[in-house]
Amino acid sequence: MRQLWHPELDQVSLARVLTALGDPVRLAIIRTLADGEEHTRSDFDSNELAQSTLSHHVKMLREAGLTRTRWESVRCFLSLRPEFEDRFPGLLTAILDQAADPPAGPPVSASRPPLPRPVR
Amino acid sequence: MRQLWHPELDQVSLARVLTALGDPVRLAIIRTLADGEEHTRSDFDSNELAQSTLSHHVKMLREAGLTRTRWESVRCFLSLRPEFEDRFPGLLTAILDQAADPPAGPPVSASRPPLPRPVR
DNA sequence: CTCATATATCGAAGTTCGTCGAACGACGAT
DNA sequence: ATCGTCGTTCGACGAACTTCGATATATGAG
Repeated sequence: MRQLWHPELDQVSLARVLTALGDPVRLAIIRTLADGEEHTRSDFDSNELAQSTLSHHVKMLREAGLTRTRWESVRCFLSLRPEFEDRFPGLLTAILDQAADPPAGPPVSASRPPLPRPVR
Repeated sequence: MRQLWHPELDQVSLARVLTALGDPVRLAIIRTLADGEEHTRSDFDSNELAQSTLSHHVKMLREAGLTRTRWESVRCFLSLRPEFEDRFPGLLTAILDQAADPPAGPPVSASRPPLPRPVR
């Protein structure tokens, strides 16, 4: 370990970034990092997800150029990559300004794909 | 046909939208629609993709609340949903302002996931 | 009624994603 | 040298995505 791969920001595509952000877990991670501080990886541990799953998500973010992973002896720290803003100006801000979840849907839920089909 | 399902924008999550936009084909469609006009679906036909594949992508966009499909007799017209801007203010603009592709990478390409592995 | 056209939907194949537990690797402490 | 901790990587699995060709559906034209 100690040194993980980070992509050149030049080489990441917009689609890659959007895909990386298109997951609630990863979006939550980015929201936390949005304070600009470094956070220890264990800040993101939860009882919901296995360690390895978290690792997977962190990797997705790193490989999309969004985050930096820094090692300090045994544990690691995550932070946003400052250069990201140069490559995609305003993008992250615009995304983080959005409400992540539907604004409290009706109790049971209403709309959906029309289920298999209405009338055939 | 004639009437296709469109989600309530209230019920669309940010992650869903970002996932929908996290594909080059769909990003290209949205870029075209960004002029605010209606475009016939066949405007998006290409030799690259099968007709049914295009249908699939259009469906993803529609179900993420981004686009509206309107039928007029035999053919259909696509456009951005104006309400989208109310649900996710500024989001689409910020995304479409970005350069989609890496700014002309070096001939052969350079960075990548460290290929299988450097040294094992 | 039948045909042609434009598009959606289905079913299959291959790929990627999200998740887990198990195994591995790096490093500090003992 | 051994152990414990923290985090990554591997292997597996089902779910979801991308793609296709084939089939179904709606509608205008003949």
